[in-house]
Amino acid sequence: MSEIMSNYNPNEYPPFAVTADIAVFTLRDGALNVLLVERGGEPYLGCWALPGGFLGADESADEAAERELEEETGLVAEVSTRQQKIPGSVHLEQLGTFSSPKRDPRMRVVSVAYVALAADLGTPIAGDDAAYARWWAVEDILSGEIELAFDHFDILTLALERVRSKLEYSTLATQFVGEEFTLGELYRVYRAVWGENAVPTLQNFRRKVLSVNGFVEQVDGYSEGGAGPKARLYTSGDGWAIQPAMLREVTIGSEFE
Amino acid sequence: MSEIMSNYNPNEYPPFAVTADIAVFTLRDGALNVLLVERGGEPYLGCWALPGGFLGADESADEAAERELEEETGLVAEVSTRQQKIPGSVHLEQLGTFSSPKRDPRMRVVSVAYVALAADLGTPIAGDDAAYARWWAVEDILSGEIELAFDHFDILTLALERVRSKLEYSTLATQFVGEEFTLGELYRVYRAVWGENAVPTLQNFRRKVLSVNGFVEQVDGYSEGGAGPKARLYTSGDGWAIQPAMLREVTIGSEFE
DNA sequence: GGAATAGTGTCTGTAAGACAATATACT
DNA sequence: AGTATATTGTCTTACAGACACTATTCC
Repeated sequence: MSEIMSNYNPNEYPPFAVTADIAVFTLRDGALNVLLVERGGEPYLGCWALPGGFLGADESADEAAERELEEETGLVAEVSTRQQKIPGSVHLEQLGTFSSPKRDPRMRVVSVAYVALAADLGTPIAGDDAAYARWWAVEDILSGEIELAFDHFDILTLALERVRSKLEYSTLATQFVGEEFTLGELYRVYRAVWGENAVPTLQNFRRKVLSVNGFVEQVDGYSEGGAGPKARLYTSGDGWAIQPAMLREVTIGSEFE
Repeated sequence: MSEIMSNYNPNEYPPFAVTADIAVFTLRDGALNVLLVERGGEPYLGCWALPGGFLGADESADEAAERELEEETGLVAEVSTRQQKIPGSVHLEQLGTFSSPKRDPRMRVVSVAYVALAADLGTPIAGDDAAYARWWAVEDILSGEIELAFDHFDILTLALERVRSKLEYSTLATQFVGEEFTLGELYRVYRAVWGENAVPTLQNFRRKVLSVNGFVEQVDGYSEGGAGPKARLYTSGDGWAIQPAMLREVTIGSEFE
């Protein structure tokens, strides 16, 4: 049938459930981490899953994602569809929709997947939710240390590649650091997401960041502690796009592309 | 609830229907066109809609999109998730999922939207389908010449911006022309999609295209007819990415961003 | 002192913007 | 002849890669 709802016969089509699931990324101890929830029921009992849940009766997938993110992390976010920053909002965007008929053994469940970027939040709040949630190093997940439920490994893989490419042409790296940060901290974001061998040298990185309009704005004051001289502090600027893009060294034989 | 399907209560959540809808773009007479279907039933009777339909019982959204595209246009495609070309396949990719509770007045319908790029196919086949389908110039739709059903105007708007940005950093422009083409034809693709004022000059465009590895491959033979000297013929190369990107002139006050 | 970090500067190759110029085919 | 197109080439500016160098803070 080529025409939407010209004649929808409920007997001809199966009932669907729809969830919004989120890959929340953050940096912990210089490594990229993602938030996972341990499953307390079948199927995939004991496996780890992306946080998420069903769409409410009067809720879009975007709204459900915003609600779930807030429940799990306390972060306030608005899903962004345009290439611009939303004031007061953590970055949250649609990643893609996963709808394989066999992805949930019980019934048709379509998952609308999201990607969120957050500054280090510390250990997750146990919260009103019985489920156990914790941060996992992305590297450990990719090396097969734990088993992910459903097709969440595929979702995570795609989410990771989305984040990596996003840092090339957008200023979203600032979402991983605090309100005020040094260029060294921002450099460590790129190193954690792209890997040590894919980033430009620190010197060339500094030149690039400072030359992009609206990437960072210098503020008064200097960093405290740590080895080396006190570093200047910056805040995130108004700009969204990095044009021309920050160049990522494409390592031959890396786990993606 | 933060845990998928820990206890799914069908009474607590509404039943959903899921559709795959496609924005199929092509070039006709030097202008960007999109395929639309006239609605023969309520709601939005007489309005125009993107071709699409419900997911079958054992069908993913990707598979449904592939099936619908083939039914409407005869084009064979495989949905691409990786940044690489799929041999023998027209380009078809997920755009995003639209799930506003009010988008269909009758029930919850979630639409997984897709973007497809095609060479000029001529007038659509009336086909086995009673619905009337035809190509519309994108420009005419944006200027409000016809009314689109549901939220399909929003989907089309997002799809257009996706196509525009895709031409910046990928070699997908070759999807709009035939097997063999001249650089002039490829240049007209960019002019149609980006607008006359957003493209580089033809000379600089040629230099860029020829310098990108795997964008085009020269073949023997020359073009026939038309004003000017015979032009060399090229085919699409193996490469996917344009690195650094083809630069689009960002016109201030354009309809997007 | 040694190690790590911050910040500045320089040389070089690549690529893009802005032209100029020439040749070819159709009307 | 006039117009549209194809193709090559040049000059200049912007920017990324690669390095060298100095300075500051903590151990």
